[in-house]
Amino acid sequence: MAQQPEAQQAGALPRPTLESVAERAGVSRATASRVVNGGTGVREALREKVQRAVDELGYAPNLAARTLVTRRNHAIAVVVAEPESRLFSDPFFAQHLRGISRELSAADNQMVLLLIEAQQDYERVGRYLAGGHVDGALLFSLHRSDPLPEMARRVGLPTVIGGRPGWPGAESDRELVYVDSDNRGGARMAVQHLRSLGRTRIATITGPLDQTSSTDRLDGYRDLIPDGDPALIAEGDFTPDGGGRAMAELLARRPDLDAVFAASDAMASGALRVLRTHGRRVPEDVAIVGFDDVESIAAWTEPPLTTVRQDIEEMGRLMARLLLRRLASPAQPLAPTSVITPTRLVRRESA
Amino acid sequence: MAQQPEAQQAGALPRPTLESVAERAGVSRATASRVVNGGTGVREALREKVQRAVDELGYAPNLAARTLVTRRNHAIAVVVAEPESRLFSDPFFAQHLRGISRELSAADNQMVLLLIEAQQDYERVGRYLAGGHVDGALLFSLHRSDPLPEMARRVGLPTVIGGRPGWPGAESDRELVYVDSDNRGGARMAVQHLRSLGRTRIATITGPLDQTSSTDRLDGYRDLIPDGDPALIAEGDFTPDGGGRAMAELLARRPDLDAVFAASDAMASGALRVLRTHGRRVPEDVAIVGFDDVESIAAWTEPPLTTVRQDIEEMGRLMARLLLRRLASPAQPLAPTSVITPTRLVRRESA
DNA sequence: TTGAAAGCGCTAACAA
DNA sequence: TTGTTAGCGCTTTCAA
Repeated sequence: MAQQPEAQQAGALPRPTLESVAERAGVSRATASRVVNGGTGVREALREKVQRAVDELGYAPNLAARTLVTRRNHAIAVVVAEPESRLFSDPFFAQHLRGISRELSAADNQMVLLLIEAQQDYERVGRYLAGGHVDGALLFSLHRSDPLPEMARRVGLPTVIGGRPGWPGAESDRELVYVDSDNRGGARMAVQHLRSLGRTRIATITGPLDQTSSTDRLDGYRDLIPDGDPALIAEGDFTPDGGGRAMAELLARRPDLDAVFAASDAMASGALRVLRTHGRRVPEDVAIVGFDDVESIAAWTEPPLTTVRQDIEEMGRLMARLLLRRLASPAQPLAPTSVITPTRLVRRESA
Repeated sequence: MAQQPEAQQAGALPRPTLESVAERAGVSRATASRVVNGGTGVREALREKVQRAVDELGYAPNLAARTLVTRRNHAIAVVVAEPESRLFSDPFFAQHLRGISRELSAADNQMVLLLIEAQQDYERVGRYLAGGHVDGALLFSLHRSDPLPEMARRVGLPTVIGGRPGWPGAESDRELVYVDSDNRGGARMAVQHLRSLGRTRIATITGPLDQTSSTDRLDGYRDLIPDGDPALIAEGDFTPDGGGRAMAELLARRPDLDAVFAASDAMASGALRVLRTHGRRVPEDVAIVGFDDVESIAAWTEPPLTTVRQDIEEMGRLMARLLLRRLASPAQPLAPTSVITPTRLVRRESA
């Protein structure tokens, strides 16, 4: 037999099947399958024959066929409902993905990315999650009453959520697994730090108040300033622009403020600019602390930001790990429970 | 050993199949299939019956089964070999993904994201591409002699590359489809603009010179300054830090420089900071032009950056569109050819 | 230890 | 217009 090495022609060369491997190795399909899948209980001689056939043919299993029988896709969905504003001004998103990617690919799982931009995308994503393409889902940036967790539950898809999904009551009965950082504790640290600097008129710029990461940080602020003047609180939207607008409001309402806790670095950068145009020196006149410690923002503002660090990549990794664990032991009574990761203060020059 | 189907939680019913839909509607599987797939040539009465059964059962096709017969995955791989430095300091990546996502989901295709971080990841990705999970691949940020295009070719996977893949010779025989922006023309615009401002000692900070986006931009610079002093050229790495370092070098070598063309906004932001610490006013003493027009950087530097805009999202969309077109007409003699998207100057305050 | 055979859920010829 | 039927490529009983 003339056994030519693969002549690689572009176009329709049919992929080798397990059948062809078996034939070449002179064994049955079942035996070939055993070898390909870790091969316990196959005589060494046959093992080698099959392995050689695999190599020579350049065989790779057809995973649709495999999925059809194993009911395992080795793929998980990552659904991002992040409003575009943040998605594109913050490396937040990329860092999460990296953490997830690392953890998943270590377990040979793939990541299917689903971006939600408009209302109609929910339907598309819902269909996809119901379609059985993926073994689980990682959900990000849920808004109040987001339908996604319920969709996933309905089709029995194991799910882990990024950030505490906090709409009140309604969903509290069912157990949602999530990973979040210690937003409240982090905010307390920030305010405590400003206090230790002797500041007494400490304002805060919050994120959008329909997200728990925003409200939790605000709660942390209030923990230390329980009877604060409401005029010292302004709502932003996690973007530099929004932070700048909020800062301008605060200055108008309380020109005597001497410190600001901004609930994200991006907002802090916008606030910084407004402070500058208003002639306030940072940190001499107004000290400012951010949140996130996104290097490419915090280290590059003028002056560099003191901020609350959260390990975003680690959060991504944790989410993936939780999900994989859940997949490994489906009907586990001790289901994986939610995780809160710590935050810490990173001092630079703004406070 | 009866193995329980995984990814199916306790209480969740087994997913309905086409068979069960057909039974409930009182038709054959084939008819049910026709209805589910757009259903031409089915009597209205039956159509409705089947549709009702689908709705009542909450039927969603099993796509592994469908893929097995149609040989179409409705999924494409997006491979990003971006060095982490850039991935996390630049919204570049997120914008590309958005463009791709939009185009793909409009055609009901999904996006499988593969991040390459280390050498060993190439093997994993290669296996994946060979595994037949996806119908095509979109490749980003290739480095010189990157093995990815060849891997994809070997398994006959239609591929579109982001950015001109420019290793010399070697690969020039085979036709690689790519989408790139007019880097050279954009650079020329930048330099031309600086000139029109009366600047005569124009320096440039390049990206890493093993990427064509960097060398093309440098070529554009040289087009207008053919006999320039080599001391006016410094290599950066697309990060703010690298830009700052390059700027410091330039100032040391040519303290008399009066303008800088930085090959990315991120580098320009670093350069700006170094100029400031050296007491140079921008644009009075030194005018500076960036590249990319990444809003969250360019609009937020001090002063805001004049820069060369490339429409990154549009590039993502184009890549996806080219790939889909290729999938639609496989052996097309008039294969889709590469595309160069235009750039344009956006004036702000730095030049 | 190995092989034969029965599906997994679906589409697409081909018949009726 | 509809149904029958033959696979797609694989894993996994069950028997040998």
